[in-house]
Amino acid sequence: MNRVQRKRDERVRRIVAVAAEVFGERGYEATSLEEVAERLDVTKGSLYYYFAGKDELATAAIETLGTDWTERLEALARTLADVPRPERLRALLREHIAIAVHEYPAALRLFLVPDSWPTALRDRIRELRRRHDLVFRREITAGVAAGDFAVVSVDATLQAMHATMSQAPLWCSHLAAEAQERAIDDLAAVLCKLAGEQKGSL
Amino acid sequence: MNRVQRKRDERVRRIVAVAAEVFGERGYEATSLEEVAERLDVTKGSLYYYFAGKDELATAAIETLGTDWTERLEALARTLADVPRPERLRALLREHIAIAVHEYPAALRLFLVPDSWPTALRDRIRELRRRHDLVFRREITAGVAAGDFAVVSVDATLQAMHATMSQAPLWCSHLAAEAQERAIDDLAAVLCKLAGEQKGSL
DNA sequence: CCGAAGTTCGACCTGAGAGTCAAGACTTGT
DNA sequence: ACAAGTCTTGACTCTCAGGTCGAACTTCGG
Repeated sequence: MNRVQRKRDERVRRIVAVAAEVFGERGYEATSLEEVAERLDVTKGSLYYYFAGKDELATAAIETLGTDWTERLEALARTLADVPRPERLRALLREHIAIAVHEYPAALRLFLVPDSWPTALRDRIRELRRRHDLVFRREITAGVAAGDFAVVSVDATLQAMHATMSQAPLWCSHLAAEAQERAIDDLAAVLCKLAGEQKGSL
Repeated sequence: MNRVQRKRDERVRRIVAVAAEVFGERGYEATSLEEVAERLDVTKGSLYYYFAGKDELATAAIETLGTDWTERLEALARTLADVPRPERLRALLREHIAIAVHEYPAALRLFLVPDSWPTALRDRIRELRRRHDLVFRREITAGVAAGDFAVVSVDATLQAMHATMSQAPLWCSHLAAEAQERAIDDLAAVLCKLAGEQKGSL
């Protein structure tokens, strides 16, 4: 029975992964369960054995992708724990953008749910994002406290970083593999300036 | 007969404006012509008198909103022509974000079309965006040439600015009017650092 | 005031896709 | 091997929204 449970979990995981992919490519409305089923080599009917309906599947996709990504980011921050301050942020940004581009290219469209969606889901997404941003927020506030960074507004800085990173896959998708890596480096370097000390303008 | 033409143009303009609004709120797929018609106080049928179908209406909405916005931006750049260099970019960014937030809150969703859309439309959108970005590109390259700015990569800088500005309405929509204005100022100040001279990191 | 052109209406058709379900196929423990 | 539980299927219904169309209504030039 544990064996059974395992298999079921595995199955659910696969379904959710594929669903996240399709929802991200097509958007919620344009995604048909038929297509999700097709990519899984099953029929639409059996999806209903695991999920009550389209909404629940989409919710699960958002939830899973959101927490997985955040956990990876937190692990990454731990890995980079002993890199010195100015480089640390840069490395964190770079790796994060790379992950976004290579592994979660569908995230932007998946999380950009219409205003008409249930409030509960929208709140959940905001919560996921807050936790996600926390890694960078900590990094910046610590840097500011130590005098290594200087920002006009932590929130606005975070917002700019987040917006840029979430749109990176869109920008990079048309580039060849090499150019893509350079673009990722460039973006990280550029975003790093957001935290750096300002010089010149007001 | 000119009178007739005028009236027709006016009508088309209204339809497109409302359509852009709805498409931006709901996304392409979730938008029903019924709803567009309802907001215009007409019935679905009469929309077909002006547009061949949903696609054509969406295309017109994208086209109109894209060119209108770009023209406003270009006019704005002309207005700010004699502001000195470091402030000029900042003012341009600020005004542009303000316009985005207050007048084109639907732009992000409207322009973020799925991969499955016709290539012609996707190409057109990319072209609109290029022209749109040109204002900022000129500003930055001129500043770099004059030694006022220093950037790692013009493209990446532009991308970061564009991404942040296009997501600004989403971020600001939950804020009260005053907080919104402050957020816009903060974002402009933050983005301005992207062009400024770097200090410290590699 | 009339006829023609321009415009709107609303009933209708159609296809796509969400969701249901009874029957059968496969797995697993004994 | 067999029975109980687990999963998959494919045919079915139903709703919703895109699109069509002829009739009716409005506007305009003469």
